[in-house]
Amino acid sequence: MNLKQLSLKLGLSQTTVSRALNNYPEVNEHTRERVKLAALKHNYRPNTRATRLATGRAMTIGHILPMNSTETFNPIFGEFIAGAVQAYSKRGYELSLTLANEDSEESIYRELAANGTVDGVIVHSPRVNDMRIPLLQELNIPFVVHGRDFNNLSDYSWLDMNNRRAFYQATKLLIDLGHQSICLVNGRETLNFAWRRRLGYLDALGDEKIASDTALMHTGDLTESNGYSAATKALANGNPPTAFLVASYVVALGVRRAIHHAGLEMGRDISVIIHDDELSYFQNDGDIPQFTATRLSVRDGGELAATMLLDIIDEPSNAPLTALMEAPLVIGASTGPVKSGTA
Amino acid sequence: MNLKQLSLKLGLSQTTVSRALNNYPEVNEHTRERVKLAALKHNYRPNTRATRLATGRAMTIGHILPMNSTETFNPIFGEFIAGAVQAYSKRGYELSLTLANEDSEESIYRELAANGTVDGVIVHSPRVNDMRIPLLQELNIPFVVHGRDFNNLSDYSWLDMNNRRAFYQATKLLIDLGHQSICLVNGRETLNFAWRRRLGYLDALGDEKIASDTALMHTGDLTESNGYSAATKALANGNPPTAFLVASYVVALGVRRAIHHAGLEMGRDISVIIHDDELSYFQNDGDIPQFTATRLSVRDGGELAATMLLDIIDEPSNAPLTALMEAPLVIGASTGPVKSGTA
DNA sequence: AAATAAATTTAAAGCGCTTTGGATCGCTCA
DNA sequence: TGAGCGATCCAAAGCGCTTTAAATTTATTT
Repeated sequence: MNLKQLSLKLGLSQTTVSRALNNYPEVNEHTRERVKLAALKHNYRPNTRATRLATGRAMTIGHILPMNSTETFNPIFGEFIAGAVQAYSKRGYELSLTLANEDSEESIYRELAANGTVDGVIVHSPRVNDMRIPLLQELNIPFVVHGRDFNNLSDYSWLDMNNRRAFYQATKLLIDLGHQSICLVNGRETLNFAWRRRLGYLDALGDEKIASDTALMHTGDLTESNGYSAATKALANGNPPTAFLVASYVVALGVRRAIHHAGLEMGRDISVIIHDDELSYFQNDGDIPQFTATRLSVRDGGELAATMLLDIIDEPSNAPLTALMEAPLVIGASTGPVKSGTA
Repeated sequence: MNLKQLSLKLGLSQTTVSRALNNYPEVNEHTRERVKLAALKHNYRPNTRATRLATGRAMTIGHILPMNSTETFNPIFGEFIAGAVQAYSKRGYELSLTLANEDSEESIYRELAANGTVDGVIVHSPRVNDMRIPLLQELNIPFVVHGRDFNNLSDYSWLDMNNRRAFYQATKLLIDLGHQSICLVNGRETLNFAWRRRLGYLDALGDEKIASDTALMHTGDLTESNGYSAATKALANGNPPTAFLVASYVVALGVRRAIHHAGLEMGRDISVIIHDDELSYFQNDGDIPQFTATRLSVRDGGELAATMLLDIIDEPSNAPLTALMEAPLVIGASTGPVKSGTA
């Protein structure tokens, strides 16, 4: 059943039927009801492809996940997307997913711009000096960055957490607990979020006049095995750290494994603070969370970023839109005073 | 630049230009080259929305993730999708992602069928007596199930692993190592895969005349905390199990946590076998994998299932297509003979 | 009751492609 | 020399909607 058939059946023009269904004001309320009833009865659904051509809108948002050789599908992407898709479906949009390695990236965006498959995109994992931001500006595609590029001073829309402050506060807590040798197990610092986190860490050390030590700063993909090898290496040192500050839950699992391997007990012999994105299958809550953590739901972040993007698409003058979220520090079982013997 | 403008610039008809670009035979090779060059030069990209309306194909595959109240975004979905999207992009398709709770599910599929936004769908996590399979058959939408519904005897396309055999073999190994009390930490048994895994487990126990014990069979969502609480409960028993058979890496992390909590050492005091989907951020390989595991890449599964679906869409007479994959049992550090003191 | 304004409906023109059904043109062959 | 035939190319219809511009009907005003 298409519009033509439906309007024929109703003895009305396609115009009126279309308007009735789309709630245009210039149609008699009585007629509108009649049309809506008939549409329901005959299970009429406007053909999406036709609507999209006629309106010139794709009703689709693109998520292009950057895939380098090492990393494939980060669980954080998954959770962010799950949040975003919720916002989209509420407003009749779809989510189109693409993977891109750095080589293909530019051409993918140019293609998107030219063929009009999406009305906007989310930029994931902005790198330092990320070319995607100027590119999207040039192509004039609405976009929201999940994170920021601090080297880009232009106006663009983003949603980010205050990475620097979160890691500042976490480091501060560890220092307050007496820790002087704190190992940072960070993400790749070509990514802005990781770079900012290190700044926060260094800020806190600086405030307390603790010298930083490059041997205590690890960087790598957000995998369990990276956490394991970084922590193993750190603990093998003659003068091992008494605390770890870890980029994510997944990485912390590897750190914890290394700690156990070394015969140590987390929270007693050694302290750990993580950043917790609140992945749904890794709940770090309850009476006493396993991990002391700076905590912020990346799922909520996805939903909000998506909403921002749709708001921009609906009303371009809304841009740029920005949102900075704070990640509160929540005390769990993984931290304690240095060298203490408390259970 | 659209087709009309390009053809005007070339002094050719839209027909010829379209045919030249789409490699139709009835166009002179010389003309074709001229057209392709001009298209390149003017950066012409056919408007996707128009192409889709004209051809009647959406060039999009739908993935509708079932979301119940407890579970949100399973990491296995993410990895499967990452595999699938690779197959799609190779063949010019897009992936459209939707979430659906069980209530909205039917209407979502009916909507998809009527408005033609997708050319086919992947069915994730088939339940026992899953209504989606007959529904999609009725709606005549091409689909491939990731898994099977053993209660559905009709012909449909699926890609599955041999869950029963994998868990049979894993259980068998544990029994051979002397374990008699093996705790199964399973997924929800309303899902076929979990149900089949229990059958495999029971088969092996039965073969060895070991009585099964419902107290040793846990079931729940694939989360870390479920693994933790199931294992904690099992270990608190007066006569605790000497081995665990665990549905996934994520769940096993919780099991491992509980084991450590109980002051035990995995692989020495207690054995663990997992099913390993080879999530990219949880590598369970190396010289000696952490976990003994039945192993199968869900990412590869996604790529294959997607390819199967596209093959069906291209040539409907190909259906039904099926693929059964075996998950080899790979020995890691988490298993050992029962009650032994070997390091 | 005529004139004017407001409410409602419609015909037809797109949106930018693909594809059907002819044209056109040079060549071959009887 | 002219019918017949590939090889090329093109005009126009169509995909199923939205939207513009105009027509028609109904209500309001004087």
